[in-house]
Amino acid sequence: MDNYAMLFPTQPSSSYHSMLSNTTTQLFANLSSNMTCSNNSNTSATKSPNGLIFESKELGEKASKKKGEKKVRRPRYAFQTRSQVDILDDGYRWRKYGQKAVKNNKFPRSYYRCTHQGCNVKKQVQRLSKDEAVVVTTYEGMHTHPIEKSNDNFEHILNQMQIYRSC
DNA sequence: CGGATTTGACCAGCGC
DNA sequence: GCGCTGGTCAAATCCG
Repeated sequence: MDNYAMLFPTQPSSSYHSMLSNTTTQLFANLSSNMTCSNNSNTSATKSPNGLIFESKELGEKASKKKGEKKVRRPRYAFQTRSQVDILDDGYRWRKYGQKAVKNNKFPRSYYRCTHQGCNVKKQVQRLSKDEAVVVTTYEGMHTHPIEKSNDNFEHILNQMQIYRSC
């Protein structure tokens, strides 16, 4: 884990879920390509007046790296969205490979991997026990292949979500 | 029948 | 070193 960004949407709209149902990952992929920031600060969190939180955390690189190429820093981007369902069909195909209960949340965290060969993008979905309407989706890596689904309403999501960047 | 999910085991990092 | 915790594996199972 190197650094990740937590992005909070603004007020959820009534049509928010339906729009999220198709094109969220495209948004994430786009963000990942845009947010190529690599500040080396340990932890920086900013709270905007309307309650949105952006957090960027640098957890440091593993000291013991094999042959020095395996532990490349892979940026992670975490989104916190309001959704009724954990699985947001975002246009990519994800294969679930694990589920684990984390300590502070009573809801388990699910681990997904992109099914496209050679595309090692991972994501984890976690629901907050404090506010079970909030789902945190953490993306790791970037897709090396085009999206599978059409995503014509991708712009709407961008308008719905407030995106905060650290640099 | 093929691909996705489930689920316990396994493992690695970290703090004590 | 040991145990806790989070991340991954993989065999069994499910489902279209």
